[in-house]
Amino acid sequence: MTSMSDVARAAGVSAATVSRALRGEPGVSEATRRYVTEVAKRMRYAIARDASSLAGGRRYAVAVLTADVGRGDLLAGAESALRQAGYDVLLYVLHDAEARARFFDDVPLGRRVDGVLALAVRLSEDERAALGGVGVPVVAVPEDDLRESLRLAVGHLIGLGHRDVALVLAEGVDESYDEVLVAEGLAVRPEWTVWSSPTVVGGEQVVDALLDGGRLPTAVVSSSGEVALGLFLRLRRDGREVPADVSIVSLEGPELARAVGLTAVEGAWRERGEHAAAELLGLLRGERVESGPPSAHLVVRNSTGPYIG
Amino acid sequence: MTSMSDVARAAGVSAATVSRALRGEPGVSEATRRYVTEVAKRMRYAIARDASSLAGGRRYAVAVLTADVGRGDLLAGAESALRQAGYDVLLYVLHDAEARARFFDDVPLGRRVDGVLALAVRLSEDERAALGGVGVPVVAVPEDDLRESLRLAVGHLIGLGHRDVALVLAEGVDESYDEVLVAEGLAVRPEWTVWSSPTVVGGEQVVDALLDGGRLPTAVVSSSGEVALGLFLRLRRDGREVPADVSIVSLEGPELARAVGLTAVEGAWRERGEHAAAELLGLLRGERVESGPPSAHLVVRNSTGPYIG
DNA sequence: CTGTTAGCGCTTTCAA
DNA sequence: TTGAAAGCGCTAACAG
Repeated sequence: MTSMSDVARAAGVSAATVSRALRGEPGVSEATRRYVTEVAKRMRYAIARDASSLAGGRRYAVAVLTADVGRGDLLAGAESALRQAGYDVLLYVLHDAEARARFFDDVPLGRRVDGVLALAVRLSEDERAALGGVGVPVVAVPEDDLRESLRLAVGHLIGLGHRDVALVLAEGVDESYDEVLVAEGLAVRPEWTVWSSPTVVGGEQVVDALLDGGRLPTAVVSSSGEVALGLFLRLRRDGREVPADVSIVSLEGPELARAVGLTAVEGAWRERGEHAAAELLGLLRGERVESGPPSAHLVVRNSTGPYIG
Repeated sequence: MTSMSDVARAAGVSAATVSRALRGEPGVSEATRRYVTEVAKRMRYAIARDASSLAGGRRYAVAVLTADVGRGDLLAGAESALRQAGYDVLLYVLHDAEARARFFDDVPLGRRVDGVLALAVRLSEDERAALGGVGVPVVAVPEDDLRESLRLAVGHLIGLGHRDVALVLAEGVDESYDEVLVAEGLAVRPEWTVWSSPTVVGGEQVVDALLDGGRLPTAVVSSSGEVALGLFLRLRRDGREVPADVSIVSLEGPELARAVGLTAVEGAWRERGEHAAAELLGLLRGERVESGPPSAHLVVRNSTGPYIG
């Protein structure tokens, strides 16, 4: 393995000069820099990061924590931005309670990374503290804001003239979001706020319940993509047209929505990943990123249409 | 930051002893090991990996290459296995041609990792060579074997009594797979081997074409999950029952298939990730892993049923 | 079983 | 603008 002093010898300079030249540090003549760079390349020299980190104190590595590799775009966006800035990405998948416990038991990040990016992980107080104790900057991508997504969806529907909007929440969503409907100027009907298991079957059952309940809403917003699909299938099976009879908006499951052609709120996940990375990189250089994170947006497809009196 | 010699001083031993004790190296009395470990823990000592790698020559890190973070289970499986073995995971996402070119231009792995895992990346000859040039073991997870999946699907259908099986291949699949049908004892009809864009709409159009073509097959195998969904939707819309009139098997898109309840071939991706990691770890310790990689399996749901004469 | 002594390959003063 | 020298915090021989 050729080392920096090998390159130095070959170029007829000192190791210090090679170091400075290769890193773009000032204090090297352009001629020397060019020459050294060329020699290094010719010798296929690859720097030993360990030695570099040890001597320099900077590790040029960031730990990326994620509970859910399924959220691929987020991860890819962050990776891309970090890589471009010259940082290595250490991946930690915290997919279940056990992995999580193991990780936070002795946070193994000390002296290993310059910063931490927490993607799609809801951190407890203790965990947050543990990360803080590592002594490097931490940036977390906030959870998706259901309220914000709902606002987008409802705004769209109102624009299409809908007034009778049902809201299907996945089981586990513990709050009610009626206030959003109210804020947007809709009347709230208790029987049109329903909870469902986050599955296609769940969605189908919701339609059954809605049909039993008398008047059908003219639009339904679902917090789960699978439920939205269930709604869609069951409605069609029942002879209803989507969107002519009922419009559907999904707040999750972009792939499913895209595949089936459902209007959906999508999270700009790749961009959020990039933004979070930029924020962390800013912290590492002592700067601050001014822009806010990118927000979710509505993708209009074929499952929403104007209200037909 | 407390260093190893700090721990050594606090424990009243030499740094070498601390090093040995903490790594579980032989040559330390159990009493000493226990004591040192405890002191280290109390001082919240975290080893400086850089220094350790530099001195020891081993990096305890593996580069994981992937073209597609979407294949999350594969990645999660590999990460979990590597992490458990004490290795760090350096993630490289090669999602587009540009990222790929940048990566392979000067493979940045030299002296950074002990091994490379290529997941869901089809490597060209040049790329393979470039990786080989890094001088560390490389393990690649082979592409999914469409032929093998098809065999599973067709076997299942034949077991159910089907003889008239159509095959829908995604555009881009350049080979024909009629031989598999033949090998399983089915007659091949040219009009029942069709290509389709890998979308729901594509699947719907396939059904239209099939309906135009006269007799409908009693079962359809689709190489794409979205196409399978399109088939399903269009058939039902047309008044056909699935599986009573037509059975459907999907060879891809596990989430979609699970959501809709389609019988599908699934890839055991998490297990493949774990297996690949185990293989690499074996190489790193000079051992060989004897077992073959886990293979795809059939998940029977509600879209396949017996042939009804 | 334990300690001492050299480095590992860089970066960073400090001089020249 | 360049070089010499002194570590960074560990591990690995080699002694004891």
